[in-house]
Amino acid sequence: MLDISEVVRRSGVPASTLRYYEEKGLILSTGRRGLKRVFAPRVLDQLALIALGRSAGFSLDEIGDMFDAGGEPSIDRQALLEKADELDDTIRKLTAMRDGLRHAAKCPAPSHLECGQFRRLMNIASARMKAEKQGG
Amino acid sequence: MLDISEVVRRSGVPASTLRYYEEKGLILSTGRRGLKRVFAPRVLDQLALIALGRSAGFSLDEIGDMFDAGGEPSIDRQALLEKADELDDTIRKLTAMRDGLRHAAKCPAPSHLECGQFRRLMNIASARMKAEKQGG
DNA sequence: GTACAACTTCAAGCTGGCTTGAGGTCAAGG
DNA sequence: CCTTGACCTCAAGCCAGCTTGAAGTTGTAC
Repeated sequence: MLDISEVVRRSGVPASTLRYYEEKGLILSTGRRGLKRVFAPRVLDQLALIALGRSAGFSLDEIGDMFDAGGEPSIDRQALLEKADELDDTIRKLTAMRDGLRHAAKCPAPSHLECGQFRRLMNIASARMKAEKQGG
Repeated sequence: MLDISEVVRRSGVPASTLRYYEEKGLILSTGRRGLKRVFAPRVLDQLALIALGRSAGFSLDEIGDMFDAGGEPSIDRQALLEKADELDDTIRKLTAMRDGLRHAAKCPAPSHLECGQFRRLMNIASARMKAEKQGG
């Protein structure tokens, strides 16, 4: 059994964040010693899973759904695939952006506005923004 | 010369956002007709560039630095390359994450916690979180 | 000349993911 | 027994990037 400072030390997650996660129902403390929270070692896995989810772009609410009532992970495989597809989209977008940036950096046009490739990127980006307004 | 509703129509950017951008110094209205803002057509290019910057992950402040005092783009090529490198990092991270998610979705282990690859991902993610606390 | 829609300003609110601060409690060590 | 400091709670604050609302002004059409 771990007290909060031990969890902080071993997970790197600040105490304030641990309390916040508990309040949100993402982690559970197994009880109290007096006022003080006591955690099962399992919480370290839960925190690692939360970190994983966060870096994959899941919101805390989505991550909350990845645990069952007992705090054990029960991850909807379909959701993983959907998130993977989302990531594919993002990756494509970022890759195009990166290539565009590299081009712009070495493009000889006097102003970027006169560079065809740069303008194409601009148009893509602003079209995407418009689309997001519409579609959600 | 365009009034604000025309800019909204042609850019897809809401009027509230246009006023916000102007307040932040990202765009300039060329004057007023009475109280009402009047924009030069140039603002449409500026907005497209802002959209581009936003989707490349630049903050509004960073984008502000991409315009000179006259509102013409003057983009630091070095900044573009640095952003491209940042994007490379992000892309690498997201790609690893996507592959991990796909694996997890079809992994036969009874719980994801028992899957070696899944645990590796978890560890990478939580190590990265710890590192971010330290290094910024 | 008057109605009205489209604009304006300014301050405050919202989302997500926390952090911070004031003030209170309590277990362990001396 | 008393101090100390690690913990607690709760409310408020912070960040970015806007949005919303109330209340005021104005160009334009009739």
